[in-house]
Amino acid sequence: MSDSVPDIVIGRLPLYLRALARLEQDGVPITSSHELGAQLGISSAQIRKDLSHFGEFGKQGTGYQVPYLREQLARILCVDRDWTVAVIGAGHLGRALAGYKGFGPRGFHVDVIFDNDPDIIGTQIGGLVVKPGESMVEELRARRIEIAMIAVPAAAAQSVTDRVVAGGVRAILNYAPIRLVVPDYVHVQDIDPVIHLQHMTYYLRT
Amino acid sequence: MSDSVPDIVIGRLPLYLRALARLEQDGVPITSSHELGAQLGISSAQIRKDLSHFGEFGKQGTGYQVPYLREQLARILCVDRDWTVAVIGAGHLGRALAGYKGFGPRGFHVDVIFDNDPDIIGTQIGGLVVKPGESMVEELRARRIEIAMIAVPAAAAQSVTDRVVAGGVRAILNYAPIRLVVPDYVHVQDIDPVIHLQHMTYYLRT
DNA sequence: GTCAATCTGTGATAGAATGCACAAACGATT
DNA sequence: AATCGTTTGTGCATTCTATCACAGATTGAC
Repeated sequence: MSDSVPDIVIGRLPLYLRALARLEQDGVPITSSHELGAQLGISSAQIRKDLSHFGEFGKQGTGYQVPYLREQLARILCVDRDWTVAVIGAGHLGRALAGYKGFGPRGFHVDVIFDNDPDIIGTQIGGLVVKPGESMVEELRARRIEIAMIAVPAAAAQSVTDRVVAGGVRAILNYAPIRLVVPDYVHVQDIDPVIHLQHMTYYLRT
Repeated sequence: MSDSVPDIVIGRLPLYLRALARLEQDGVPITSSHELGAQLGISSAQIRKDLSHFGEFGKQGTGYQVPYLREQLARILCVDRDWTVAVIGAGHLGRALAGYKGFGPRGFHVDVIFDNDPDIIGTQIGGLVVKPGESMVEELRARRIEIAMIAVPAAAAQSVTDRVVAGGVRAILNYAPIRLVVPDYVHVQDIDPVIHLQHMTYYLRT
């Protein structure tokens, strides 16, 4: 076990965690790799093999205790604690992110939001006062921000990224439609809905 | 060429298209698989092989004509035309999607938005009047909507999906944190920022 | 015209991910 | 205690993916 687990496996763990949280909420005490797989559209063998990278969590003949496996996955993914998040950019997207109710319950707390527009700086968004971009590095450090969500235009994204990294952030959720250049120790995940749309339109031919 | 191209290859084409659009805007007339790869963090060989599934678009010794390759990729992905989109759910997320300026220029036009809340129905969002959920199937058909973006709570997502499919939609961008069950001919792409965040937190273990 | 430098497209190869299938283990039932 | 149905964890085979490396084509310099 635990000998540099493939990134593609890590990417599936949050899906397992989400399904388990759902089962737990529904009061299901025990599940199986088959049930999980059916719910996620993933083969049961794959789920068992993925989990085996980290240990043995089930019982033969029975399956998995839902709360126990959820706890273990949360521990593995390091989401058995809270994380501090900054939103960069207070346009439509930034405001939606700052106001999104789905982050808090899953342990991600938006503590601060930045923008460069003088008309927006100082206004309130979801209980947060918009801070000026110039104060970003100090603010990020002072508040011990660990994750940044970048919601600025493509043209500004790289320079904003450089400052976010200077502020000590090591994980970036990037909504800008460009590839960000970051040091090796910084992780980036990209979200661009248009990319997903174009992926689907390929199959809509005819 | 064209003998059932792997889906993973299709998924990269929008990235190539995005990079080419950027180069074209910057007035770069010619590029190479090396330059594209450097910009995207993908090996040049991979780009050449991906493109080779669809034909020969470059010239040896020279590279690729940016406008020509962009056109060809747009044609392959079927984004050399416009698409009609519906947003389902007029909460924070639905409103952000309906107001997002990044869809139109890339050929995706939000024509209608639905919600079930009587207080929201009839209000205006980004120039659109919110329609009631009951009228969904007829409205989707009447407007020939091709793509739906689902931005409703998890509990409502599956029943909404069933109606969207009944309305003739064959592609769904799903923001709800559950796996949607759809007929084979319907395509689904999921977006859940929390999944991406949890993917990164794994690596933030110190 | 010749040569060096460059770049594409692709066959071959190495590598990674997935699915299969079974031994071992467990609980329920008789 | 014996049996049956179920489920895990895993070695193995298969399939899928990515990379290597080179022939052939093109350009530009001299």
